[in-house]
Order: sequence, then C-alpha cells, then structure tokens
Amino acid sequence: MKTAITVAIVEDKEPIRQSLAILVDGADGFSCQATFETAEAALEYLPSHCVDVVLMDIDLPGMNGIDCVRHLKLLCPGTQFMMCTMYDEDETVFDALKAGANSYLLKRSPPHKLLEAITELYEGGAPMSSTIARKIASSFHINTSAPNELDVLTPREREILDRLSKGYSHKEVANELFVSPTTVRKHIFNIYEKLQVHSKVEAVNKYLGRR
Amino acid sequence: MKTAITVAIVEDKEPIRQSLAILVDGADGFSCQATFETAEAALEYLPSHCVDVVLMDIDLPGMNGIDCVRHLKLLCPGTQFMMCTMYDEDETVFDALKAGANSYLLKRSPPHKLLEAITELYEGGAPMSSTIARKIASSFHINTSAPNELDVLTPREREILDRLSKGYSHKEVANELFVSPTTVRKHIFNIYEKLQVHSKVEAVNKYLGRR
DNA sequence: ATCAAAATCATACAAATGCGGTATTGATGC
DNA sequence: GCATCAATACCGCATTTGTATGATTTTGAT
Repeated sequence: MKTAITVAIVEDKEPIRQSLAILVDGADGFSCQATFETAEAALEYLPSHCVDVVLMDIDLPGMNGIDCVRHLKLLCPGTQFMMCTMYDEDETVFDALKAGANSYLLKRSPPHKLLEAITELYEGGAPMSSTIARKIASSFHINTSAPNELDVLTPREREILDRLSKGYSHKEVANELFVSPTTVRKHIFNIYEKLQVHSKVEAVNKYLGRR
Repeated sequence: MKTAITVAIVEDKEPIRQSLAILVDGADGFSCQATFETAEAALEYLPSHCVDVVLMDIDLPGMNGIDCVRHLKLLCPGTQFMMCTMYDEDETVFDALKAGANSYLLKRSPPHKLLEAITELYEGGAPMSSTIARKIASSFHINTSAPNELDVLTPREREILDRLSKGYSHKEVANELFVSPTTVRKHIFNIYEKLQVHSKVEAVNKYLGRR
C-alpha cells in the first residue's frame, strides 16, 4: 500500500472536529495526524511536524483561519491548505486565496466529496465548492455593464485621483496643479459621488483596481 | 423527464466535433443543438438561438475562441461558456476568464467528466481541469517570499493595516476589533513610524505592494 | 449662438485624522 | 528580577478631510 496522505484539522467546534477526524482516519489512504482547537495551537505544533494537507476552519476564537494559513504557508511550504467553512462571502474567499489556500469547501459538502477533494488537492488540483469556483471565475470577467468605472470621470478628475493614489494631500495636489485647495476638494467630492465611495483609500482602490 | 441542457459546439476539427456531438446528444439530459466549424459561424447563428452551454475550442481558424466568447457573452448573457482546449498556458487561461468563460477543460479529460462538467456549469459552478484551477488559485497568492517591509509590523498592526486597506475608518476598525478608537489611532501612528509614511493611502500602498 | 458640462473658487461646519505625550498590563528574553 | 515590547487606553491640539451650498468662468458640442 502506498503512503497515506497525512492530514491535520483545525476546527474549534468539538463535534465537527471529531467527525472530520474519524472520516479522514477511517478512509483508506488517509491519515489524520493531528487536530487543533485553535490557530495558535496549530501554529505551535505544525511547523515542526508538517503534513500534506490541512483542513482549516475560518471562524476560530483568537486568530482566524486565514491568518493562520498565512503564517503556516511560510513555515510549511509543501503543505496544501483547504479552507473548510460555512461562509462564502467574497472578501473571505479572496483573502483566503491571497493567504495561500488552494482549496475552499463549504461545510455543506458531503463527506465523500471531502475525501475526493483532499486527494485532488494533494495531487496538484484546487478543489472548490461550485459557488466558490464561480465567484473566482467571475472575479476575472471584464465587466460588460461597467467596463471601466473610471470612464465616468473627467480627465481632470482622473488627474487628481492619480495624485491621490500617490498619497498626496489635498494641498499637495493643489500646488502641483496650480489650483486652489478648495477646487481640489470639490473635484474629489465629485469623484466620490461618481465612484460611490466616501474616502481616499476607497477611491484609490477603485482607481488602481483591487486584487 | 425534465428539460435537457441545450449545448452548442464550436470546434474546427471534424473528428473531435463529431465525437463531442455524439457524446452530448447520446447522453440523457443533454441535447446538442448545433455545431460550428468557425467562430464566425457561431456568432451568426447563436445570438438568435441561445443555448445553455457552449463548448468552445480556442485554436480556431480566423477568429479564435476567446474573442468569440467575448462577443457572444454580450449577445447571449444567459449562456455559459466552457473552454475546451489543448493549451493550458497562463495567458490563454486568464484571457478566457476575462472574456467571460466560466469553465476551462483540457481535452485530455475523459468523456464522463465532460458531461459532469457541463451539468456543474449549468447549475452555477465553474468546473476547471485541476491544473487550471491550481493556476487560478495561485494567481491570487500574495508574494510573501520577498523581503518584506511589513515584517517590522506586529500581527496586530498588520491586522489593522489590512482593515485600512479596505477603506475602513479608525472607528470602523475599532468596532470590528473590539478595542477603543484611540487604541487604533495609536497603532496606526506606530505603523506610520515603522513604514515611514504619513497617511493612510501611503501605508496602504506599501501594504498592497504598490510602488 | 446657445446650452451643457467641466473647471474654478468661496464659505462653512462637523468629523476624521496625524501627531505628541503618558500609563497600565502581560508576555518574552536576558 | 529586570528590561523590553506589544497591546491597551486616555487626553489634547492642529490639520485634513468629507459634506453641503452656491457661484463664476471655460470649453465643447449642437
């Protein structure tokens, strides 16, 4: 028999943790090496006992699962991380991917799917729940209805937004463009209205495109 | 019996086109409505006869499959597009996603997987060959190996900086982290000192690696 | 020539922010 | 034990920023 895929589980809720461990350990070709109730516990043990795959809950007490992955990814470069959670909010999904996760399953997935996914992840895939996969694919679409949100801005407004993106204050922008600070503020206010934001950081994020 | 999933196929190579059509039409719950040898032919017919799913080859004579999707996506908003090709080069994959494809299968996939994928796509998923999925997931990973200025920040400071990067105000960060606004301000002040910046936008730029 | 949009500037107010200092607690390291 | 640092918290001040209202001038298109 070939070597089993080694797995660790980070999940604070006792019953879920137990049933995951039993599921994994009971299946042929899988071996549950460790379980943790908290991100901190995982961070303490795993770096010196790296496993193939970590099933990571996101909503943990103390440090959350995403930050935990961010750290572990550096300490266990060969380990694959599967987020395993209830939530499928956009920000959470993308933050998890940025942190280094290669898989994202919703907890409603049936047990046999989970084992399949672990294998796929181990073999170089990136198994995702279907709604998650769709979110990710959609995030690439160059939107048809709002091709460039920035198109609604006038050239002058773009010019000002560009300065803001470099961290300039109202006054600095005004000096550079040889207009009064109040003019700059008026422009910025108009920019905010058009982009539907309420602060510099939000506007700059839209300007430079997120992700 | 419920309505079959309607499918169209765009593929220039005769034998492949034929076997795909037979596979789809022969399976229960699927109906192959049309096949095309070229992107141009598909663009002429499909807008007035939209189908549920289009299997699209990329390497076509004349217009390629990606540009074809780009056009069709606007004319048939409800149609799902599955790229079905030999290539798995990065640029091709991402261009296809940007054009509006929600699925990307390599031609080496076995027939039953193809039918499964069509169903998954129709039901709101985004089925990908595993190597493709991994490429996509990896494209999100943030460059953590580079010598990072952010290493000088404490975990708490990074946590706060992350919220700032999303456009949160001091108060919003405080509420989310359950600490007082003055504490947040102190953290932010420390962050500015360490990163040698003097405003949110500058700090966020460093955090997100924007030069 | 006329009209609409864009760019300019002013004034005003409330809230948010940047900067400085101080202090307590708990954890870590020497 | 002692020093250091992270995290927490408060006070206060000057400035910046977000929002609102209003007005004038330039410019481009019809």
